[in-house]
Amino acid sequence: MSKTYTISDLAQEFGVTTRTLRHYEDQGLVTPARDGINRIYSPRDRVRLKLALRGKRLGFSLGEIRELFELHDLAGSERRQLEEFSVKLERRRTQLEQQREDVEVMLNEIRFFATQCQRRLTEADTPKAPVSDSAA
Amino acid sequence: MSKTYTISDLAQEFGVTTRTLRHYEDQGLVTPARDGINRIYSPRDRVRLKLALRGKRLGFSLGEIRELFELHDLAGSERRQLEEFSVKLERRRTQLEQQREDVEVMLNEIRFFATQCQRRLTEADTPKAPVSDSAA
DNA sequence: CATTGCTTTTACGTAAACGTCAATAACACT
DNA sequence: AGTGTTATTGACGTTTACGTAAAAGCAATG
Repeated sequence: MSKTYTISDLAQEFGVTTRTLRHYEDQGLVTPARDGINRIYSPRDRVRLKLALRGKRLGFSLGEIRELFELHDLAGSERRQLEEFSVKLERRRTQLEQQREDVEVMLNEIRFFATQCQRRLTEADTPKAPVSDSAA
Repeated sequence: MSKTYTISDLAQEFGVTTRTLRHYEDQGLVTPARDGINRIYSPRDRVRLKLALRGKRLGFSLGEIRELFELHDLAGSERRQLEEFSVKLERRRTQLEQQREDVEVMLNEIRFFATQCQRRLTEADTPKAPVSDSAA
């Protein structure tokens, strides 16, 4: 009843190849239904794909992403799992906060570089000003 | 005159293996001097390593990191290179801003999960409340 | 009805980033 | 002189995340 998608629909929408989608299925990230032999993706699959791609941008492995999904679907699990996962989450949070800082620093660096480049490109002369080393 | 480091000094400090450091040397990220056959790392190498690891955390490949270093050391290059690089920087900036948003979203997700986990662990009963699907 | 287009599975290939020996060499003791 | 630690250079292995090519099945379309 709700909308469905073909493999190339989603591939195109998210800028990945169909191979990638099949690979993600192999890895258990999406579980499209079948129309005979053809894959049919649900809105849920679409959401998962979106989440998976975000995970990837953040450096999660496909395995880790699958773990997250599994734990998201967990609903009736046991204490042990939750405890383990709680620890994993904490580690990830620390990493993400580090990453947030990294991003800020890098954005500043890039802004600096960009203006440097721009200056050099506009005032196409006064050629001898070396670039400083921004260490720390 | 300024401080130097052995390969395992830096490996330990940054939590990587010596193999990694040699690999980074192969990839042109660091260029330690030699005492006979042994590697001697300068503060400059140390800084580079630090920057390289930050780059890695942000998803840069070793090749891209090397490019950044080369362009950092550039000082007397030609217009073409600068223009090309300017474009690359723009792309990266866009990616990083995306990444910043990703991090924020994911941190919120994690905070949500964490409190969920905590609730379950403290009030070890009232077992039947499924987890909602936070899509978008 | 043959071609074009999209799909499927199977399977080998590959690039990146190291891991993991192995064999060897240089010191540091004791 | 022997033992241990840390270093070196190969060189092959491994994991992840797909790429790519082959062979084949439906479906619409000229």
